Amino acid sequence: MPREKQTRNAEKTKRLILNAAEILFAEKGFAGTSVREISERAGVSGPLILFHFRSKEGVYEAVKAAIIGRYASANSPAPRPNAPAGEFIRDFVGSMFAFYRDNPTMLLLAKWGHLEGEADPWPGEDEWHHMYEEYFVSAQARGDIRGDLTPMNIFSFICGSIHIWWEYHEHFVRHAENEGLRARADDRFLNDLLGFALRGLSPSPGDLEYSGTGRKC
Amino acid sequence: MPREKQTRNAEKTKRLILNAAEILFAEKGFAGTSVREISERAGVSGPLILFHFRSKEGVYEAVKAAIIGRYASANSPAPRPNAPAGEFIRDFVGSMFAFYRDNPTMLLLAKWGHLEGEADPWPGEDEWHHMYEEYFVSAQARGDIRGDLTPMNIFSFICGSIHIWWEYHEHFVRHAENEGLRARADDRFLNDLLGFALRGLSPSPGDLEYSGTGRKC
DNA sequence: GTCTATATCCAGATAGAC
DNA sequence: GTCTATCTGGATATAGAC
Repeated sequence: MPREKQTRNAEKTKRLILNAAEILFAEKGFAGTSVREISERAGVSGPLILFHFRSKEGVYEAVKAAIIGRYASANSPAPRPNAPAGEFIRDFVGSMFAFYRDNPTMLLLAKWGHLEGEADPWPGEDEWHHMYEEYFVSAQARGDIRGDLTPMNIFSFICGSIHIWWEYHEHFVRHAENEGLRARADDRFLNDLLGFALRGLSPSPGDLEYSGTGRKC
Repeated sequence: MPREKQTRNAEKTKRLILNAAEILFAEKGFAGTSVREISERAGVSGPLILFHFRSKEGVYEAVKAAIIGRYASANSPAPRPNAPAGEFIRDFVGSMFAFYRDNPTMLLLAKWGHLEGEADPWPGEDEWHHMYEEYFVSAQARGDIRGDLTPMNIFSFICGSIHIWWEYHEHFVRHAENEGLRARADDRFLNDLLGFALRGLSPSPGDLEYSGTGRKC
C-alpha cells in the first residue's frame, strides 16, 4: 500500500533541480554557483543532485539542453526565403526580440558561457545564423535590400542591438525620462529598431555590389 | 652601501601586479581569478599583493581605475555639438570601434562586471552616454538626422553592433568565407556599420516627430 | 532515491621572520 | 617590502546508512 510520504519521484526531483539550477547559473554563472545553493533552492540535498546528474557539469549541460528544447519549439516554422524584405525583417526582429524578453535566462547563460570559455556554439546555433544569412543573400540578389553590405554583418547589427537592449535593460529603463516613456520603452525600442533597420537596408541606385562570393558551399 | 639585489621597488611591483591582474580578471572574471594566479603571473608572492592592495577587491578596483585612466586620455577631445551628422557619426563610430579593438580588456571587464552584479556604472560612463545623447537631440532639432527615433536608442544600435562585433570577433572572423575576407573583416564591418547607420538615420519627409520631451533637465 | 557525515582540496587572508 | 608557513572557510565529491 503506497501511502507513505511520496518523496521518491525521480522525474519531479530532476525538474526541481533543473529549474533551480537554470536560475542560479543564469544569475551567477557556472563557477559562481555551488551545488549547495542549487540544493537549497530546489529543496533537496546536495548529494542527490550529483546522484541524478553525475557532476555539477552534468547539471549545467542538462540545463542548456532544456533551454534549447524550449527554443526549438518556440521557433519551429522557418521563415519563407522569398518573403518581401519588409515582412521578413519585421518577423525576424520581432520574434528575436520577443524570445529574449520571454527567456531571459538564455541570453544570460549564453553570455556567461562565452565569458567562461565555452568554445563551441550551442547546438543549432550555426544553422540558425546560416538560415538568416541565406535570406539576406537572396534578398540582395533580387534587389530587395541594398547589395553592398556583408550579409553576416547585417545579422550582427540586428542581433547586437537586441542583445544590448536586454543585457542593459534595467539601465535603459531607469534612464528613461519619465514614467510614460519607461512603460513603453520596450515597444519604442522595437519600433525604432525596425524603422532604423528598414531604412538602413533600403536599396539606393548608387550602391556598389557586395564583393564577397556569396555562400561558401 | 645599497648594492644588494634591488628587489624592493614598490612602484614597479604594483605595476607588475596590475598588469597581470588586468589580463586575468578580463579572462576569468573577479571570482574566477585567484590571488595565487596573479602572484604567479606577476612573479611575486601572494601575500605581497595583499600587502600592496589590502584585498583582492582592492586589486580589482585598482585595475578598473587604471583602465579608466587610459580611456580618458584616449578620448580627451569632446565632439563638437554642431558638427554635421555625417562627420560626427564617422568620428563616433570610428573612435569607439578603435578603442575596443585596442583595449580588449575593457569590454571583457565590463561584461564580467555586469554579469557578476556590479550595479553602478563605471566612473564617467553616464556623462559619456549623456554627451552622445545630447548630440543626437540637437542633430534631430536641426533636421540633420531623422527625428522619429529615441536618441538613446540610436546610441544603443551603434554600441550594440560594436559590442557584438568584438565580443564574438573570433567567431565572425572564423566564419568569413575566405582568407581575403578574413583579413579585411574589421574594415568591412566598420564600413558596413557606417553605411547602415548613415542611411538608417537619414531624414525623410514622412517621419513623425520624436514624442519624447528631449532631455530631463 | 535520498539522506548525514566526512574526505579532500583550494581559496583569501594573516603572522612573523628577514 | 618581501618572503614562508599557516589559519580558516567553503567548495565538490564520496561513503555508507536508511
